Amino acid sequence: MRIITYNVNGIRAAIKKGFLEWLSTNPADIICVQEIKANEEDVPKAAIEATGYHVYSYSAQKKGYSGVAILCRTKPTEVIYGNEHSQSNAEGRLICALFGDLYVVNAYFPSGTSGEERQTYKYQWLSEFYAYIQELHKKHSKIVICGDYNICHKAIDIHDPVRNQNYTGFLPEERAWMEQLFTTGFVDTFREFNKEPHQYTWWSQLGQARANNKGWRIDYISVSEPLRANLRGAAIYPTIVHSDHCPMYMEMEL
DNA sequence: ATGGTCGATAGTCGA
Repeated sequence: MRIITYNVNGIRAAIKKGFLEWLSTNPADIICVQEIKANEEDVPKAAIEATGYHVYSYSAQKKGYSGVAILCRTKPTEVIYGNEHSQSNAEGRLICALFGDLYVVNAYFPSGTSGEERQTYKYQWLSEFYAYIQELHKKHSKIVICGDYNICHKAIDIHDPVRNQNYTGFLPEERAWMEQLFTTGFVDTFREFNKEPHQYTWWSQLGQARANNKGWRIDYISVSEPLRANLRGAAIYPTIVHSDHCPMYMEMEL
């Protein structure tokens, strides 16, 4: 089974750049998409379904903002919209789907680039999400967490760790959260297969960041420890350009 | 230290 995570930076904008043609090549069984930037009624579901994927989306209350979707070749057993234990589902950042005993989480973590208030929201969200995952772990052993985490884990995951050490997305507290995740039952699938530097999933749209590969690895597919032995591969697709992010995939045998 | 770019929207805001 192949799973992809992809922040499309506006699903309608991505479609104008060839997203549907790419979907038609059947890139994965399950594709977790973030930042659809579309209301429920503005998601081009029929066009996506025509490529062979079922579509389940969860939009923000604010029009054109945030939003996540799961695209899959076979129908899930169940779809879970948002976090039922949370008061903060307004931004459409979480959608999950069960495929038999496999629990797929699709999360769009908040960004902290718009100031202190959003950074505080990000920390609260991180705390709540971690509690959610721990709770989930009690009931499910096979969990996949796809998403735009908006955090680089280590210095190897960012083009300039020194200049960005006090910048949101690479703050010590955020990196500690990632370290906590990866030391309490979850595996960074990409690093199971690739230990090389300069491997990124997002580049600023300012300047020539992408052309110069001045990027950040902020998109991840994590799996619960019992799935580690099932992993067969994971990689980034840096040449796919429907968005300022690129997709990454994970392959496992079930 | 500053400005540079997008997407979605109709304000600029958020990334």
